[in-house]
Amino acid sequence: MSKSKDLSAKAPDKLTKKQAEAELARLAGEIAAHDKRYYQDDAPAVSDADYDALRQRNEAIESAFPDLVRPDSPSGRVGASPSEKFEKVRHAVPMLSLGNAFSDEDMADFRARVMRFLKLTEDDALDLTAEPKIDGLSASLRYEQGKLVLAATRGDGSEGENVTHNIKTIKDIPHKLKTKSPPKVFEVRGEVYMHHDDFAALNKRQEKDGKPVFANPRNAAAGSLRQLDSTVTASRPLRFFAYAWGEVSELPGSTQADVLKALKSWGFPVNERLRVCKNLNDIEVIYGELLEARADLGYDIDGIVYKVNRLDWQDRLGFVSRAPRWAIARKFPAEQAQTVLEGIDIQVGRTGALTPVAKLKPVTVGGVVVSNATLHNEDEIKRKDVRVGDTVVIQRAGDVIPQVVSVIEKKRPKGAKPFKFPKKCPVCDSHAVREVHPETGREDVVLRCTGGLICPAQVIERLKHFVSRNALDIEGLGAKQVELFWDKGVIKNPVDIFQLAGRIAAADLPPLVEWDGFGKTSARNLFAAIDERRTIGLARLLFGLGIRHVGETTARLLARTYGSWVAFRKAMDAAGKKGGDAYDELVSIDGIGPVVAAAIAEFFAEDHNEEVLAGLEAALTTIEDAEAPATESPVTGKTVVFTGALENMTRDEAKVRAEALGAKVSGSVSKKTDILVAGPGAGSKLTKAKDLGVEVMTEDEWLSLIGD
DNA sequence: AACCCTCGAGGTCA
DNA sequence: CTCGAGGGTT
Repeated sequence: MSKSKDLSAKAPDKLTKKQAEAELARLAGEIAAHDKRYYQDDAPAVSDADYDALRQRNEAIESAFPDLVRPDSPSGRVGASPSEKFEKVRHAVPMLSLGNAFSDEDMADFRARVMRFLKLTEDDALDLTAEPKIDGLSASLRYEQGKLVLAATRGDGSEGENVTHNIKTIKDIPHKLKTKSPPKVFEVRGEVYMHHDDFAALNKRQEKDGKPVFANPRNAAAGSLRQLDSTVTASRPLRFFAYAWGEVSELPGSTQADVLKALKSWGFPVNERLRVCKNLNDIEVIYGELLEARADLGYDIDGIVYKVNRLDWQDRLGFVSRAPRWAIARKFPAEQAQTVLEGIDIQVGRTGALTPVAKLKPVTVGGVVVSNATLHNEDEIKRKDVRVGDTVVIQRAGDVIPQVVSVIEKKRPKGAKPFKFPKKCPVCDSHAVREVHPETGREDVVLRCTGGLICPAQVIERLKHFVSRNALDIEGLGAKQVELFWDKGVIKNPVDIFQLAGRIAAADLPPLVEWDGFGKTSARNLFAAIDERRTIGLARLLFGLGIRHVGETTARLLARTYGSWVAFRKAMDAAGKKGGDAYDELVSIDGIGPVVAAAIAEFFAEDHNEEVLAGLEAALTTIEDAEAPATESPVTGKTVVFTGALENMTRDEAKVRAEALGAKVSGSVSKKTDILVAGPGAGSKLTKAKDLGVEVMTEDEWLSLIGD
């Protein structure tokens, strides 16, 4: 080692040929080892910068001694397997999440809700299937003509990652459906998980090999499935349970239970504890049974999933935002633990919100070590009377997020004083206030730093938000880099990001390579990523600005309403010139109320925001117009009112269907109404519609219009 | 009152 | 990625 150390200090062109040869051999070995640690063992041993330095040195020596380039030279592998990532796959049918129930009462509510929606009575048999909710990761497997052609992770529900190669290594999953007449298309959905015994054995092996052990089976399964090298996945003992489906050309049955039975016959493992519940009593009994059996199952479950068994009813029930109305997950009570609260930190968020975080003596709960937990706000601390030094009960809500449940007062040390929530921002020392709601006059629960632009914490958080994934999504510019650039005083607002490359080129700033954590490649990639975002979608930009109360959805709503950046700016400006602000215009948008409208109007009335916007307009090449709504139908954009009795569907169903087609459903007839769908017994609304000359149609006419 | 949305937190792996 | 609190909208 000492010999190579000498060499590594020597400039490439000062090396003798023999030394260069030795040095190249050493670098090849070392870089390959780092590659393996990083890509296969998920345990990088060096920083990216050090790694880059190794590669750079290798390249420098190679260029000085071109005839010595090794056949296994690391430079030949640049960008090959290491930088490859999983390809994104859009799910034909989104993979949704489930609503949660925590008690028998919640389950009764769920069942009642379903009955109300379907207009059922106790005489109608409402069967629910019940099965354990496996704690793993969901995947969607697409079979065409009975052959497995694509497998994807859930991702965000609409877009996942292509993990076909890895999925194919799982023995539970058939590559071909065991049936003579396979459907044209069938997407099987289920859970990839790891059995307790396999998990223990895997960790033993990891330990023996000197590799890090996994915290729990779920993480082990997730890590295994996301391996870039599928031979590694193959060596991991993954298993699978099928429980649902996505896009299908035909269904082998008319109930949930039937289809699962068919899946079993096709060669998939289906959980053996699947039951059908006829009534509330069955629902509660199976819960008790499963809770008792939980420890002996051999795999982790975090609850029970109940689904309406009849598929025609599932169709009628449809969805609320991202969850089906026909299914619910009954969660098991969370595991709890006790520990000592050693301190309370105050964090400052992008909107200035001061959030207290409990610093805990590390303790294991539900398989992971917890050392922090959010305390949400001042009131929460008061309500629970949490004091520094207290012994507290903590649990992982939904088995994920650590939270402080309660304080054990008996164990309180003498002299522990109630926590005094700071009245000033811990970062910039500005006053912290509770905002007052303009109409109700109620005070907000969160204290906010009033520092705004002078508060470094807020500015940095806003920058992080600007570059984050759902906003500008600048790759290579994450939280760490934002902080670095801020520390160096180089990036103070979004515009600075786009001027970075230009200023370095103009020698106004030192080249990135001279900075900590940047190598040649990472610098080049960063500039490329920034340039890529000089063309940006309107909704992303609006979201990225970080206007209070304007999240992804509202940003998209604004983008869709105005269509283009120019139109949007004009609306904000024109309204401003009249002496008022854009408020009136904004509140008239459906979905934007007084608070949100005020926040947006204020943002655009602010001079320093105007400055940044002008800078962005100059720096960006194109702000893309909002895309047209996804669905195009005869009723897109029309305002529809339903009145009287509907025969083929409930009012809620009708509303859901119409909205899915891009129509707006309203409760009362006005001159804005385009269509009134009138059933038997329609009264004043029908009269009013006729008066106003609104088009009136029957339920049947409506159904044929929307092509049902 | 139901539902939707923002906002912030923590953990793990790449 | 997931969750929960709490505010906003209808």
